[in-house]
Amino acid sequence: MHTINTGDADEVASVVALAARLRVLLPLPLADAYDYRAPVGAVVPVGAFVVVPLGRRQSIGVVWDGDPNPGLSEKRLRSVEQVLDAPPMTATLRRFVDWVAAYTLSPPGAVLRMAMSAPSALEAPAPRAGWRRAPHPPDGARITPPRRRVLDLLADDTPRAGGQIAEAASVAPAILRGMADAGLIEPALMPRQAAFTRPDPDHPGPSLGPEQATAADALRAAVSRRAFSTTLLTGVTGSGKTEVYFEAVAQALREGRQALVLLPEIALSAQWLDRFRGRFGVAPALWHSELTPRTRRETWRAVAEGEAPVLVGARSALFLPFPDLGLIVVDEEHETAFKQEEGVVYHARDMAVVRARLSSAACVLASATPSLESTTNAATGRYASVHLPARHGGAEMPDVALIDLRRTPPERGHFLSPPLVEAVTQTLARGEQAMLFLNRRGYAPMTLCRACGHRLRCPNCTAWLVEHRAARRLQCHHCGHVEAPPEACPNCGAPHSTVPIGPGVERVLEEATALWPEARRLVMASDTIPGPAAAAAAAQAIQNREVDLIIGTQIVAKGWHFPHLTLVGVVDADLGLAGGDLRASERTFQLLHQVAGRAGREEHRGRVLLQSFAPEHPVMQALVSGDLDAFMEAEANDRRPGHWPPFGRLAALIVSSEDERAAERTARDLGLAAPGGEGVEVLGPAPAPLAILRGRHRRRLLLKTRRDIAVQPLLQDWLAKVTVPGNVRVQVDVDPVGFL
DNA sequence: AGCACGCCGACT
DNA sequence: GTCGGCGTGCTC
Repeated sequence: MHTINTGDADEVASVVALAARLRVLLPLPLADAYDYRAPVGAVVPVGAFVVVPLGRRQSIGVVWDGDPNPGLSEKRLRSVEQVLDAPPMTATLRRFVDWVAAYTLSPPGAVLRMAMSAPSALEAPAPRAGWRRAPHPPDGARITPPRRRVLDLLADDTPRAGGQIAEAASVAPAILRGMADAGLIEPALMPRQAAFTRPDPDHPGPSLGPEQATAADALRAAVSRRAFSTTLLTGVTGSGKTEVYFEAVAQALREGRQALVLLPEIALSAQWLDRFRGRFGVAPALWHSELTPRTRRETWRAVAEGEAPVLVGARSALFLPFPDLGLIVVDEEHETAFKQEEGVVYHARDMAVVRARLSSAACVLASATPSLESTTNAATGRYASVHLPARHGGAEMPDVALIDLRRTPPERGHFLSPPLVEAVTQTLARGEQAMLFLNRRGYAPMTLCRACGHRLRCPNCTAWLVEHRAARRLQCHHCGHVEAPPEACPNCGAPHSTVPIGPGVERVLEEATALWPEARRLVMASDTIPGPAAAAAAAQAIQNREVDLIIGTQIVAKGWHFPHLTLVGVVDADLGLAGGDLRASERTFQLLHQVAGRAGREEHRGRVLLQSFAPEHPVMQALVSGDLDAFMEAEANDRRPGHWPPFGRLAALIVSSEDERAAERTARDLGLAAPGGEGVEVLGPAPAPLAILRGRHRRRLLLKTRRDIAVQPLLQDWLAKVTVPGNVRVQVDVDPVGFL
C-alpha cells in the first residue's frame, strides 16, 4: 500500500481505517457517491483511486469525503476490488470538484470525469526494460571488441535501453542478445525518465522595460505571499503582458510550486510557445484535446507527481491533479472560448479563480480588453489591478478610422469600399502586408433563389446553409450537416436560380484576387488552418514575408505577432452587433480591438479601417478614440440599473426535445412554477435564438436575480417542482455568456 | 456513461 | 417462428 505523497496536510487525519464502508465517487453523472465495502486489512486514504464493481462491469472511482449512507442495506454493498498505485486525489481537487458541481448544478461525478481525463494514467506506468552489466560475469566468456564497447558503456551500472546501447556503442542489436546468453549482461528495469525538463526561472530572457518591471514585481509579490489573490493584468497589445506574467511563473518555480497558464486556443499558440522557450529555455508541458493518449497519460502523471512544474493548456487543464499549484494565469481572460457549453457548463476563467482560492494560489487574469466582469471586480477592489500603459519598445498604437458605407459604398455585388481598396493598394505598393478581417467562414452566409425567394436552410437547425465554394458544398455551422449545392431550387425547381447573399472570407478572397492579382494571398479560417502545425506554418510564412495579403476570420485576432503588417481592414464592423445579446457591444469591441492590435508594431505605425453602416455607434466611436475606460464605463452604466451581469446574476434553462410539443409543455410548466419575490425575475419561456438545433426544439427561460441572491437554491427548488418527461432535457447554464 | 431488459420489422 | 432495432432504467 502506498503512502500519502500529496501536498495536502489533512489526508492523514481523514484516512478511513475503521469504517467498513467507503464512499466512492464514480466518474458518471450519478446524483451521489456510492458506498462500497473497504478491502480487509487495507488502509485506504480519502482521495485514493479505486477499482470497484458497477453492475456487471468495473469502474475506477475516487474515495470521497463524507459519511457513507447508513440506510443502505449491507446486502447491496459490494467490495472495493483494488486500490490503484497512483497519487491520491488531493483534498484541494476534491473540494474543487464538489464546488464546481454545486455551482453549476451538475452531478459531482460528471465533474469528477473531467478530473479523470486520462484513465490509463491511473494504472501503474509500464516499466521500461533495459540492460545492465551482470554483477558476476562467468569466467572465460569471450570479450570481442564490440562486446568490450558495450561493457565499457555500462561500466557505470546505469541500466540503458537496448536501442540506446546499440547506437552509443555502435554495435548491432543482436550482439546484446548474444551477451545476455553468455551471461555478460542482464535485463534490468530502467529508472523512469523525467519527461519534462524543469523550466529555468533564471534563464536569461528578454529584458523588461521599467513599467513592465514594476508590474512584474507586483505579480511576483502576489505569488510569494503563497496566499490566494486575484490580479487583473491589463495593457494594450504589444505592452508585454506575456513577459510580465512569465515573471510570476518564474516566481512560482522559485517557490517550488506549480504554475498553470490557460490559453483560449492552445492549438493556435505556436508563437506563444516560442516566447515561453525564449524566457525559460525549454517548452512547458501542454494540455489540450488533441494530445495522443500516450502524451496525455504521461502529462497527467507528471502533473500529479509534480514533475511538470509549468503546464499550459486549454480550459480542461483546470481539472488536472496539481499537488501544489502556486499560480494560475488566464490569458485573454475575456475570451468566450473559456466557457464550456456542453456537459458540465462552466466558465474556466471563473473556476480558475475558485481553484486558486482553494489552492492558496495567486490568480492572474490578463487581457488587453478585459471583460466587464473583471473590470468591475478590479474597480470594487475584489481583484488587484496591474496596468501596462504603453506599447513596449516605443511602438505606437494604430490609427483607427471609420469608413461610412452609406457615403462610400462598395460597387454593387462587392464588399470592399473605394477607400479601403485604395488603402490596401497603397500598402501593397509600399511592400507592406495588409489584412482583411471578416468574421465569417465560407463564401456566402446565405443562398437565395432568384425565382421564388426561397432560402436554403439546414434541415436540423434554425439556420441558413453556408456556401463553401472551395469545398463545393453547403454547410450548417451548428450541426454537421453538409449537402451539395443544388442544380435547381429545391422549392420551385427553377434551374441555376440560386444566388449567394452576403460575403464570407472566400468571397472577399475572390474580390481581392480580382483587385490585386499579383499579391500573394492567404486565407486564415478554421477550415484552412485546421491545427497547430498549419497555424505555425502560416505564422512562419507571414513572418518571412511570403504573404502580402491576409484574409481571415476571428482566428487572426488572437495572440499573433505579425511584424510587417501595417494595415487592417475590417470588412463588416457591424457584424455581431445585431441580435439581442447582452454582451454584443462588449464582444464586438473586444474582437475588433484585438484585430486592430495586429496592425503595426515595430518601425511603422499601423492603420485600421472599419467599414460600418453605423459609424456613430458607441462601439465604433470607442475603437476610434481608443478610450477603453470610457467605453467600459458606458457599458457598466447600461447594465447597472437593470441588475444585468455583472451587477446581477443570470441562469438560463434550456428545454429541448425532438418533440416540439413536449418541449413546449415542459417550458410552460417551468414558467408556471417560476420563482419570484424581491430581486428575482424570470424571463420566458421563449423559443431559443436557435429554435431548432440538431433536430431538437428548444425553449429558453432566464432567471435574473440581484447580485446578493444565489441562483443555485432557487434553481434547485424550481426544478424540483416540475416533472420532466424522459424525452425532454433541461440544461442549466449558470452565468450564461452566449444567448443561443 | 455502459449495459441491461423490453417490445415491433426482415430474415433462416 | 427468431435476430435485432434502440427506447427507458439501473448501477452501491
